[in-house]
Amino acid sequence: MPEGHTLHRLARSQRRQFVGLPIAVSSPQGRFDAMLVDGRVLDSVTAHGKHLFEAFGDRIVHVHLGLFGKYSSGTGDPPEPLGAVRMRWVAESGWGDLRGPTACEVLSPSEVDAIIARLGPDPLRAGSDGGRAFDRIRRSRAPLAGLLMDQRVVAGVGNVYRSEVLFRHRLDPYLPGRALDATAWDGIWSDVVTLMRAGLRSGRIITTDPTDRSRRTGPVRGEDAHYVYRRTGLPCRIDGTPITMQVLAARKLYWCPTCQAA
DNA sequence: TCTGCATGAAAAA
DNA sequence: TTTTCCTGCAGAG
Repeated sequence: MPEGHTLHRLARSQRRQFVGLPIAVSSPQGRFDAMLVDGRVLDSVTAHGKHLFEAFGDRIVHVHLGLFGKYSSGTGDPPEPLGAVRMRWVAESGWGDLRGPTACEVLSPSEVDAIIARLGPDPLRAGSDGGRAFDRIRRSRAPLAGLLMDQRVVAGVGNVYRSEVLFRHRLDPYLPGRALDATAWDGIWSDVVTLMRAGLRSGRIITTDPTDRSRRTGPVRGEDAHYVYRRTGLPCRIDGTPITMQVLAARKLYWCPTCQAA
């Protein structure tokens, strides 16, 4: 489930529950060297794109959920660790379990800086400069759909947001970055900011506007939440054309071939 | 029980 | 461009 909004949500949740407290850190699965931070006080938790940084003094746990990583937490006593729990936190405020991350490692401040330095602007961080992303896009021949997923260009956008944003702006996913004009980019960037903030609030990726969904009251159903993502062969919500899917940069890309024609 | 699949990214080639 | 790693779940048999 992890695109940038998931990590910012996780950071907020961990801040509220654990910052300022000593944490008993362990690795029931044994694949994380928990001794390096066990018993230390958690100073801060921050998210940059899809990366999470949990600072215990000058030892910083770097977490990247990858495709499968998940975090669960609760109050009271922690449950018996079922399955592969890479990192477990227990404090007086409750517990938190991390499973299946691509990265879970202790870094120094300079190593953290190096990771942040290679990321593009994060739409969920205050003061992020979308223009920095456009500087890269306008110099690239690569397809827009690939650039949006590239964390050096924009930090935090993943496979759902990229397809959905391209649809919302009726852009051909294969349009070369250099063919995009600045005005179009400004629209995309502000839309990404809006959508990801909504994702941060709700914990879900909902990109459809109410008028484009079937008229229903109540919560957005799963099948209504997206325009194109995972809708291969289903009719486009705007013009009814079957949605197309093609693998681009090792990930499935979805689009409407008529709404998003070149 | 087995298979395939998933909102990711790095290393190898 | 392909391979590899991370884990859990749904659906098929």
